[in-house]
Amino acid sequence: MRVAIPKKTVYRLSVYLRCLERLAENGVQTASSHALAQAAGVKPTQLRKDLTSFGHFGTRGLGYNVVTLREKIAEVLGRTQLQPVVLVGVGHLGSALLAYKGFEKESFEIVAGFDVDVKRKRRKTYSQPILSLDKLENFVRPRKIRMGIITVPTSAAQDVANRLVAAGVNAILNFSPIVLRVPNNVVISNVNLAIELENLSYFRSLAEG
Amino acid sequence: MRVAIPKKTVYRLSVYLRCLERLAENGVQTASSHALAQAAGVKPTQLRKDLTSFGHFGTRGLGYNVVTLREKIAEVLGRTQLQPVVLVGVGHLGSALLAYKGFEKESFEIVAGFDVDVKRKRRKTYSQPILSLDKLENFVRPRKIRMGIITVPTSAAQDVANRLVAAGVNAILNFSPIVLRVPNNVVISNVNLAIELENLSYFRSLAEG
DNA sequence: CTGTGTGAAGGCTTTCACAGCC
DNA sequence: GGCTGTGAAAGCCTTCACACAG
Repeated sequence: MRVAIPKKTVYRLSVYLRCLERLAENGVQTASSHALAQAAGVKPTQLRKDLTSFGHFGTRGLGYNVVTLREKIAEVLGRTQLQPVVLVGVGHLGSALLAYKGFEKESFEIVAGFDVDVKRKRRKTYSQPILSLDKLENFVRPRKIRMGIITVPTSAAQDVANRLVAAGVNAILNFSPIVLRVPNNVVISNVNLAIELENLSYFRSLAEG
Repeated sequence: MRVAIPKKTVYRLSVYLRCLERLAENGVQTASSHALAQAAGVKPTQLRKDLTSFGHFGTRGLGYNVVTLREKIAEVLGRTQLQPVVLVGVGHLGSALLAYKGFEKESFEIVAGFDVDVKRKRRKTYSQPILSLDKLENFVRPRKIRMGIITVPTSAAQDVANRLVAAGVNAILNFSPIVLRVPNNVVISNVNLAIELENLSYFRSLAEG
């Protein structure tokens, strides 16, 4: 097992990775913690501290080698190989995620969409198959898929989570506005757009006075 | 100006609010910190601490009145009136958000979508108008709209943010994978799905060993 | 002289332990 | 007895100040 990296650091590593990728594309070879931190929207000391949680990669007086650092972070984050993901709930949001082209570049691939109603009217054909929810376990288990995205209505979310876990999934990105109950070894990340808006609204009016 | 409430507490208040709404719908009148915390996925002491940051609403030996607490939290979060929001970038994700019916129940309303290409092929008609990006400022300013959602490609995101700010928006929900630079009085919240997946994947494999 | 690496300090958040009220 | 409210403690994260390397 790897060295423990603080939760928030892991998140920022993902941000740094994207900044480094942009820099590399632009042919930049070296970046100081100051430059990189600016691009990532954090303080230089924080970036340095974050990086030292898994090694020493900078050259004093110079900075960091963009390509080397990018590779190292990618390795730490386990982004070395493409990860298959299934999506359950092919409504408005689910459709949008299925059609989103950006994930592959990011080393994730949504390999199939599941829905209770396969024939439901949808705007287009997808590159992925849309299958009946009944087929979830038979699809997921033999392929050893470990990640799932839930974009079903609230009332169905817990049932879908149970099925995903039963099929062997141990990481779930949940868009439904409910707290899912899952075993301890399953990781959940909740994305709740209404709450994000509500938070924004609160801090907005605070700033406005 | 209101009493300062810790950042993370504000987020959880939104979660509690949704739990209370569900309880109220089910006719539950009173809930203990233990019951409510369970529903919200936090510890009872944390919930109590969170609530005391803006008052005392519980009855010792009994718990909290569901309806009263719900109203109080809604008031603190400023959810008393419907807030108009504009969305820029009517692609896959933007379309899904425009069509999402859940926001109104949550006191937000996306009142219009903007895009550089108004005539772009889209699957359906929306209840909101889709307007040219040129018309953004003339739409936003007179209506005193303060919140915006950015769902444009990365290359256009900073420009769109600048336009929103110029038009008077001071809170932005950003889905593009880039750090936006805005004045201090503007609040930004970033939602980056690729990073969420990457994080999930990291903690998933940690747990798996 | 520039810019990284890092112990120590500071600040924020969570958890504990228990006092206080119904 | 049951459950809230809360100071104190613990834990976590960020920032500072500066040693140290190129």
